[in-house]
Amino acid sequence: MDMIDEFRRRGLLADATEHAPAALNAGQVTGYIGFDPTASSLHVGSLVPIMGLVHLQRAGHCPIALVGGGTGLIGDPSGKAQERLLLDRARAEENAEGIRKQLAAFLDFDSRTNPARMANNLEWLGELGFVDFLRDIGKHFSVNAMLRKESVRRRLADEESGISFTEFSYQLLQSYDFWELNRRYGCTLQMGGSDQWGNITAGIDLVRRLGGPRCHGIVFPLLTASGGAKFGKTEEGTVWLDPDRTSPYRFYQFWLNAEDADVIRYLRLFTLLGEPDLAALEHAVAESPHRRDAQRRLAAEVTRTVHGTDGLERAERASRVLFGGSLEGLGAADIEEIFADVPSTGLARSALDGPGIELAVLMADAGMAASRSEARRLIRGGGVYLNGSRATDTGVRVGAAHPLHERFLVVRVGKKRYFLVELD
RNA sequence: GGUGGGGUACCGAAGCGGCCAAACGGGGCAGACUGUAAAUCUGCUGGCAGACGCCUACGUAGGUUCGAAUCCUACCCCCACCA
Repeated sequence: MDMIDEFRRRGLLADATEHAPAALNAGQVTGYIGFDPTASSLHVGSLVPIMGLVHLQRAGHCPIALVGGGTGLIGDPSGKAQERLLLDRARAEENAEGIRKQLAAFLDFDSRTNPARMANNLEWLGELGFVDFLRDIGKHFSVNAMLRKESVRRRLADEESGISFTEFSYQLLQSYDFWELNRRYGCTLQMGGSDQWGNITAGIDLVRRLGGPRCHGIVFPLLTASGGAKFGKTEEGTVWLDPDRTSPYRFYQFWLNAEDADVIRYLRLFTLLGEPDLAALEHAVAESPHRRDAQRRLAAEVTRTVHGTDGLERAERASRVLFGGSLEGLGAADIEEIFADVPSTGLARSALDGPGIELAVLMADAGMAASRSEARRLIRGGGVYLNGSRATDTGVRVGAAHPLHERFLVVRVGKKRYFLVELD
């Protein structure tokens, strides 16, 4: 199978070095992508490079996921307008460990022929002596060339933020990673987002200067939603792969809400569905868009990969109940399970005594609205539902008669945002 | 260093003594329509009360005035031109 063609067909290819296609067709190649451990979890924006490694492995090559435990200590200036905050060493290692686990859901580490591999550049960067580094690596870099890099130029032009020596050196370290991976594992390919092009080619040059083999680079396009919005952000913030940060239910909902204009493109990028399936789904979007078949498939595929069959089933079940039928007839156990992934708060039972508590106050206290005023605005606008029925005026109070099964209050804001209040 | 222009809510941008919690546009949220889509239309978009009202907010700190985003002084920052 021609991997470059596969990339191109799926919209994963922004650019590649001249000899990359030939090298990939000539035999097994080991390639890597670096993941930046600024946070302890990857988010959906990282899925493009992850899928890059998945396709690499499926084509019979060996993928390496490099977790930047060392470079995370430094910070890449690419695409950043300001000097980054530095991570301390313990945090960087902790984050690297979290990312390692998430990647394991996508890649096969036990293959006999072409297993995936994890690497952490802290292994070599941590040991690196400054003088040795300058002598062996630094001498191969021309400051003139480094200064010409777009990412560096932009920061130099901005008198305000400038660029520190530390960040300026980032491209040396990333290049050095490539060299180390080549030495240790015979890695001859680096992939990454298109903003990484400069760093990747610098690495290729370094390996060549140090007497290594010809290496190659492939970069992915930057991903946007069709509205021009940032991909992977919702009102709730970043969509993470970590179920403790973004529940499987919300993760599933994120994909289900993909626009018609984006959904086929996303299916191509984020799932392994083949052309016949894609064509059928594209047809479904055109013919009967209200069924959302493509969105459902997208959500199911990605959620299953990241959160497993269990996570997917819970998310689908919760979605059916929350957007399908009514809350009536649900047992206490059902409610508990369905809302397990939905934001929830506790409330003292005594708050409902006597006249009860004003709904707006409850909402603000539970974090459903930023303030009481905002909660009242939402109610006035008709956007708040208590146990499935619309709150009609701002004076609504919640009393002892409201709780379902004497334990639960279900508050909904807008069409999609649910909150569960459990009485203690 | 000099001269001129400017710093207004999430962003852009009006206002230039009271009618300013601040026009307008964007963004965001909610409603209607739909398909948990897009487009469109409507409403809302500082806080506490929600009846009046009170508090905080137009770079920072003072001042003038019954009253300041608006006038004065100092300071900080940005931009343009000159050196």
